[in-house]
Amino acid sequence: MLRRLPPSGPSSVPDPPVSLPVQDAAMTTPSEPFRPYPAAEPNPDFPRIEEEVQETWKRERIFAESVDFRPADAQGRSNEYVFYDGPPFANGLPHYGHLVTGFVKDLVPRYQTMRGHKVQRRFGWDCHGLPAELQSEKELGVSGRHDILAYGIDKFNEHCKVSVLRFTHEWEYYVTRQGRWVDFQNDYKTMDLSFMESVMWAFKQLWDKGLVYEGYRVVPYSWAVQSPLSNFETRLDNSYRERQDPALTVKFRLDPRDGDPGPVDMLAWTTTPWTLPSNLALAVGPEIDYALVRLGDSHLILAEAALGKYAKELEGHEVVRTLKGAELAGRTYQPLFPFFADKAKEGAFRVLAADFVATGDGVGIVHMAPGFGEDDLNTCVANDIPVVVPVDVAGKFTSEVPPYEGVNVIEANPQVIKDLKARGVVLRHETIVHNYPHCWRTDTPLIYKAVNSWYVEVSRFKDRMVELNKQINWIPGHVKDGLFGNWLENARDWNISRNRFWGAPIPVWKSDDPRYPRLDVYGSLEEIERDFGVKPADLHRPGIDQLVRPNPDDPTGKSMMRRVEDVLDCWFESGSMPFAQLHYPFENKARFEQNFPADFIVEYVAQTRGWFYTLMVLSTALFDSIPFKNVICHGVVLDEHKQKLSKRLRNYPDPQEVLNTQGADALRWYLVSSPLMVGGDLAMPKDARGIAQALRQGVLPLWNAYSFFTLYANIDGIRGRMRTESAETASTRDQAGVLDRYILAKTRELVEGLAERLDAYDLPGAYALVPGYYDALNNWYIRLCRPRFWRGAEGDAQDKRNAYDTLYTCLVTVAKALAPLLPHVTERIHAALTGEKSVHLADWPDVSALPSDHTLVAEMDLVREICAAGLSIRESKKLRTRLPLREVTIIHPDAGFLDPYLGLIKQELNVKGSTLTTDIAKAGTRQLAVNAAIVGPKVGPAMKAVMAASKQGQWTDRGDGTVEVAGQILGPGEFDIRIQTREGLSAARFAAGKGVVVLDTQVDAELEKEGWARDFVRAVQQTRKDAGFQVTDRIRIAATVPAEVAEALAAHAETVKRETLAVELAVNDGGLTGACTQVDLSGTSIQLAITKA
RNA sequence: GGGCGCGUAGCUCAGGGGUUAGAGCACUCGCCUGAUAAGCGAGAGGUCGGUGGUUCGAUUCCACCCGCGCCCA
Repeated sequence: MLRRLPPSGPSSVPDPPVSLPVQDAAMTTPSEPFRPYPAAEPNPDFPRIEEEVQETWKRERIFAESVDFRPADAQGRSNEYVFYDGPPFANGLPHYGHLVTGFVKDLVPRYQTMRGHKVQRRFGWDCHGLPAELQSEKELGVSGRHDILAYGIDKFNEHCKVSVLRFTHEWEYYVTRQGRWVDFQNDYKTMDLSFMESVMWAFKQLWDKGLVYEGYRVVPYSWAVQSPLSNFETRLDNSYRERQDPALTVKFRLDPRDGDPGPVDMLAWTTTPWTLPSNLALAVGPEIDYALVRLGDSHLILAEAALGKYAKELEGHEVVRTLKGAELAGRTYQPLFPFFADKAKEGAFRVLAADFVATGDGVGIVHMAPGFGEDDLNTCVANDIPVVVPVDVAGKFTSEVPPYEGVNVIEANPQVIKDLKARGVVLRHETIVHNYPHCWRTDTPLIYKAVNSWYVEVSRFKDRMVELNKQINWIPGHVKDGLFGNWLENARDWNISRNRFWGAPIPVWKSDDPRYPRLDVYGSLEEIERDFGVKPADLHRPGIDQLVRPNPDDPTGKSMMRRVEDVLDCWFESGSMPFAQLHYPFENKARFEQNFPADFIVEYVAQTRGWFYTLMVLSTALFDSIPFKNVICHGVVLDEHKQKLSKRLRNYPDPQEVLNTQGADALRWYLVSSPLMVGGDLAMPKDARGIAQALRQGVLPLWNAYSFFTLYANIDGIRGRMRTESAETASTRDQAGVLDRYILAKTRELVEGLAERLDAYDLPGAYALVPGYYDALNNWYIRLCRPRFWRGAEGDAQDKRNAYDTLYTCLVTVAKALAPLLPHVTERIHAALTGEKSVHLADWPDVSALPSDHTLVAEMDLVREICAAGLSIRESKKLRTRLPLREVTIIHPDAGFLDPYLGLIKQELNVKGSTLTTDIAKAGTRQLAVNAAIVGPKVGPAMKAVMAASKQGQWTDRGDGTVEVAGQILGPGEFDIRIQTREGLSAARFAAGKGVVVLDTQVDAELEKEGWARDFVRAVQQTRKDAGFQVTDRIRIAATVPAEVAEALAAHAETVKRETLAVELAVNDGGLTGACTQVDLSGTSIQLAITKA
């Protein structure tokens, strides 16, 4: 009698009362009518099952319950596991990348829920930004800033608002169909008033901390659409085209200095002569060699390397001396044009040393117009030289340069050149052909132009970000110091303003009269109401721009406070998501503080520069905290040729079709167990064969085990029960008990392994544990225990009960442990077995109820290896398994531990007898296998001799557990003894050569007969199956067979009848009726007919 | 040009200073089966990208090179 313990631990499923021993075959008590299990289809349609499961989830509101029933607090501490959903931009259909992220966004929270945590999952929508605007421009047929202003910002933004949500239904379909649980009802949108107010609060916080400033930035600019373009736009395929431009080499007269041989000119080369009126500096490379040359009466300076290029212009020159650029730095020169001559007082017209200067093009001296070049601007700002931008929004010169006022800059080139030539400062005027970026909408050349922008001064706290980053667990680990760490180290100030329309407004109001400067920054609706008398119901343009008030600092009362026109970079909003989704700090103050930072987020690896980064910037600046503790950055899904997935090329399987043919669980298995999860790319074949394989490998075996259980349980009228006897006492009294304990212990190891992998966020590692378990369950436990399940009423009822309960316990436990990995199929199986509402409401399996016995698991796994070795001998000797053999001999240094398993091995190898021995001489000779990893470091250079001697068998056993080889004594653990099997022996090694299996391959007449009998049984079974008989049907057999087979059947008639549920076996007495077939019986042809009895 | 990742069987990928480098798929051959042929096993298939170096020993560590991807400039 087994000791039964009450369910232990908080997560045990309550068991029905156990009544032992079970007496009747039906195993139900009269008071408790048998409830059959739902029939498990043998050829399940998984997509259909998934849809049914999803229907149940929806109907029963399981997701909401799975969140709600977990307490928010446990023992005074937060019990929440905080997950942030990175908002996707819904202005397009989801693709595999989104599905991958979605699976992980589902898997980890499901697991943490089972671990007892409350895991809120709110869906977020990213609504603002340039993609939304471009989409609307296309749909509305307007192009660029000019058109939009003419069309009306109000109407334009209204269109954006609708357009960005166009695909939300498709998103919801895919997200739901993939089995991802996320709350769409209680979602957040970055365009919600509450979200935008929190963003405004964040801006004000940064402003108050002095981390926001206004400054210039040079951007590609299209005068045709009167707007800067993003890098994204300039990189479109067709934006670069060939163009002819003038190239001018001009002379700048240095201010005289002692030691000059006379007036000296520095040369500079430019392809944009129109920028020369805005020249404020020259740049030289500090390490570059420059030549001071005399040419007639004048002196010129240019890079030594450029002398050859100007051979014609410099004909007859003489090099006076060479000097490093560093020696030129600091010298001043005469402005080329008079327009900004007064800037000399502010430090302009100096020679600056700059590392970006090269000598490849031009003369090694760069003319700098900080308003029109990025390097120019950065260098000038670093040297405190002011910026001038005498070009208006339409690309025309302003009144600051009167001779060119109103002229388009490119059209002004000839005029500028003419004026300079007239003054004799042009050394060379040439024409070059180069690739130049063009506006993709109007095909006009772009210019680079400084525009006013708002910045977050990231450079001031980037060291703190680097410091904080150390606390984050990055998956894969190299991202922490690699991609992300480097990005942080090189962080530059963040331009957060966009000169656009559809976005959160920059909450800054400025005086429109520079004589009465004033600047107000707002951090809440209330503050706006205080100053403007209205509380906005919408913060979008143009409404927000209409809030104008007199400048309180202007005694004349004429100047007005007007909002700066820009909107915020939409990345500022995604970075604000942790607090803005909660409308913090206006609401949910405590809730936010409890839920920050997040425990977990996941996105693809490029978000190191996107969302991961903006979260980090804002959480560091606002809260001096990391924004998330654990992060998975997954790789990119590509096609099998590593090309990007492209709608146009159709180089990927249709996701909807995959979901509808293979199913979401198979797709989840395929994607999440892939190298994507360690940051690698996934090359996905178009034919989706990998997904079919995932189904076969990951889903079907579980279903088959479940299907087996329900088939026989329903026949037997048995309901499975959880085996709850304590881990220590689970029965090992016989072979069946050993198998039970083995598979239960194996199950425990699986659950523990899964938890360990999932806790480490090693998702592929978790999936990788599963197939080995399936193999042990299906192809070892169930296969060997099959007779226990179909044993009739005359058999051992307790043994039968144990088999059912063991399998039931495994299936229920595994369904739970795999629930995060395969949410649908586990739900169906769990529901069918337990009748409980949802596996996702269950706790993670409590393995303390299962035996912990690694020794048994290891031994049994070795037994499986022995049997595989034995069967491989049969195969090589062409001895079919059904043919019994006399004897198996197993040789192993610790052979004794195999004794309890001999019955199992004999049965599996179909042999009559067995011998266990440690005597290696029976099968061959002993071979020394040195454990090089241990001995190598110990003996060092002597290793070579040790290895050579051991290979040649030159070693001696000292008889005390040590060996001597090449003069070295090796102790336990430093070597293994392996068996070199003798030639001609029917043997196979196992345990890495430590053991050997030998089969007696002599076949006598008796064995032959028994083999035929078994072949015959097999033939009958196949015929039964082909004829569609039930496994319980009784039959009559008639057969016509050769004489020797008839003898065999006569000798084993009772066995044959019992095995085939035959009430009659008629051999060679004529009159074959019913399903008559010709069957091949191991090379002999027979006639067989069976009928239902 | 710089950074990060990668290069292992026909394909997709593990692995890792140690004798004989693994898995799945595909291929060939075979096997069990009163759940599962979408099962199980065996075989064949590899100068572990190249060249040098460190080491008793390198596919693994180091350097350089070649090739691929991503990012930055």
